[in-house]
Amino acid sequence: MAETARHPEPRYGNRPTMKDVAARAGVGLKTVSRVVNSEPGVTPDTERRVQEAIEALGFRRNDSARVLRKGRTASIGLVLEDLADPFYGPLSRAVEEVARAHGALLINGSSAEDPEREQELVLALCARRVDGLIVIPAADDHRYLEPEMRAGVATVFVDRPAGQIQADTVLSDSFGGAREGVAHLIAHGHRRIGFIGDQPRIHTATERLRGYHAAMAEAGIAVEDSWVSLGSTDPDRVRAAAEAMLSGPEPVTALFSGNNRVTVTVVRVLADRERPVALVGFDDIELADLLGITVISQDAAAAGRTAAEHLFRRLDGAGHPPARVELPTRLIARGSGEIPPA
Amino acid sequence: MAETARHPEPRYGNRPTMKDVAARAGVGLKTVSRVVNSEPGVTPDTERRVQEAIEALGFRRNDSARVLRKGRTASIGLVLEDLADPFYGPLSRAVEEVARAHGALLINGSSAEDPEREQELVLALCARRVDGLIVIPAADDHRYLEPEMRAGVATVFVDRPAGQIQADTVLSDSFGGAREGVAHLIAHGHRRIGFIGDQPRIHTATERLRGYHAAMAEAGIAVEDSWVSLGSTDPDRVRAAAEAMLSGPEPVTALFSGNNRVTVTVVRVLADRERPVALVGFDDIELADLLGITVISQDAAAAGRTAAEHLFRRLDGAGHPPARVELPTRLIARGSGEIPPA
DNA sequence: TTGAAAGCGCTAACAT
DNA sequence: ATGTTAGCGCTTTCAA
Repeated sequence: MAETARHPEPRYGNRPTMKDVAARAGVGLKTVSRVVNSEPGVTPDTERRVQEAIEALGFRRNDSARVLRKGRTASIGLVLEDLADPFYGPLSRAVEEVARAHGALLINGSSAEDPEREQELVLALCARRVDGLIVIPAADDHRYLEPEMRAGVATVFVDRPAGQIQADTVLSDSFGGAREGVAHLIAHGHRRIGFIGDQPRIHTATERLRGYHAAMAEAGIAVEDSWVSLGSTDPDRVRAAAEAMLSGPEPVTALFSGNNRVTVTVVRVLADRERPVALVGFDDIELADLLGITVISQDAAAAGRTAAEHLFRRLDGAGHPPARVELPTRLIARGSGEIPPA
Repeated sequence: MAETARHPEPRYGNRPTMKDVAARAGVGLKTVSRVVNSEPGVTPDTERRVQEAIEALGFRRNDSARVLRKGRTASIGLVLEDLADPFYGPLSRAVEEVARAHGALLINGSSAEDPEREQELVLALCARRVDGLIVIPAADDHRYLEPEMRAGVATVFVDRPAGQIQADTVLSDSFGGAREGVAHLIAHGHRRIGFIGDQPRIHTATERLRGYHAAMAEAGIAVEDSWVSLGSTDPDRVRAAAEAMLSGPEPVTALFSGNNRVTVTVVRVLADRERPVALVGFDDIELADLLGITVISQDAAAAGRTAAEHLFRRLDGAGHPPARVELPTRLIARGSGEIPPA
């Protein structure tokens, strides 16, 4: 039992290795490797014998060992905020499709919008030697990624830019989209327009706020402090913000909501009220058509696809300088944004 | 250049190894290993020197090599149908949280409801030696998994049962939920009730249909063939099915929809019609509260959490026999299910 | 066409 | 407290 003493816990539940297959088929180790990898130079008869041994033993190649020799894992990592968010599901799915087309697997992780957790996750993925990384950043300093990128981990940032480093980036036109949405409300006669957005440390939140200010400025409207609220997307926070703007002697007559989670809460608040209030939301939402919600739509799947394509282009080849892609948004008028001021 | 000739393509972009760190710090390899893994038996001074070398070199432990020795990858695989489906996002997220609590990463893959693709994905995950597997099956024969499970890959099936093998399974009470939903419609006076569900090869689809038939039988209602339609969840197909049931001399007065995707299309069809038709849908939907859609709700996050907990329990320990868990559903009345017959 | 030997980067076992 | 050696399962190289 010397063997057993050295390996008290059998690895992988004692899986057969190529060596075992070789012994059983009565061939050399390398011949098994050739068969498993469909390399040429094996007679049909030998191949058959090896195949039989593989099936009899239930052999499956250990990719960990393979990776160790080959250097590429054929896997990429995707770090986003929350897979349960309806915006990220389609994005992740699009990344997966591109990865699949390139023969790669996708390792997913959620940062929960926590910079530390993002870093922890990213570094764990690097330790697994993912070939590339797609990151929807929660952090605003990504210098921790520099050694990894130098070591060859292709990295693309999506939805928000990288902090303190140069890297490929795929963004939506948050500024332009918000400006268009707010201008739409202004065009329908509103002047007292509220903005409820995500936390100010999130790039898209401030960009959208900037778009709001731009549209207001272009219309010559002075924005009052009480019309703007940035913070967590927690329903209670959003509800309180909306109700504050809708109360008092001079309530807002329209709201612009900064993302899908804010929008759903705002819609619920407005549903409870009698006085009609106009609303345009950033991000489309399922069934928004039936509820008549006017939105600035961004294509999450396109963002994911674009990012993944950039990633594989970089993996496959040349070292062009970091590119920055900005995807357009689209205003979809469905009624809520066309309500006139009370 | 002999070295270069042997390694024409530098692995991992030439990352430093423990050996490099050891050389730079002037210590032995094992000492570096000790520091990296926070093992005891290193003087503070030595540790500092090693840490410095690690940072100077940008060293990151190669987990592929580690896995090869240790036998566990600290990763699990999740194979589902489509990450972009709002039902699976929360499920995946819940699995990830449990995995994270156990220090494991999650590798995600979508089968696109294709049995071959499911198998391909599952076996690729096994080749990477994931410690465990959570599968929402598209296939109905999982004997291909037997060698893997024997070799120690813990496997849990969710949402639908495994085919032809014994395995841990976490299901929702599709039969009971559908029966309750249909009984609810009957209690509100309906007798001509249509059922539109997913493809009949999907277990949940037939279970829900069975629930429909049970409720109808219990009420002594003879079901007409034209009231039942199973098939793809493609909007065109669902729309056609719904419109057929709502037309003719004796249209149905109520519909039961078999899952979230069917429901959204049915809701759109009903929105275009004048005559009110009652509706109960299986699965909850975002904003269903505002649209007043009565649903049979199942907790996707709970399903994911339960499955992952089973998985890790099995990984951590004893070999109890395969368990089958059935999670309850909950009827949420919001209006659409309480509309009386026309 | 086939196989033996070396070694990928790490950890376990065993010195010192 | 620290280092040396063997070997995880595979691919690469080179020889037969």
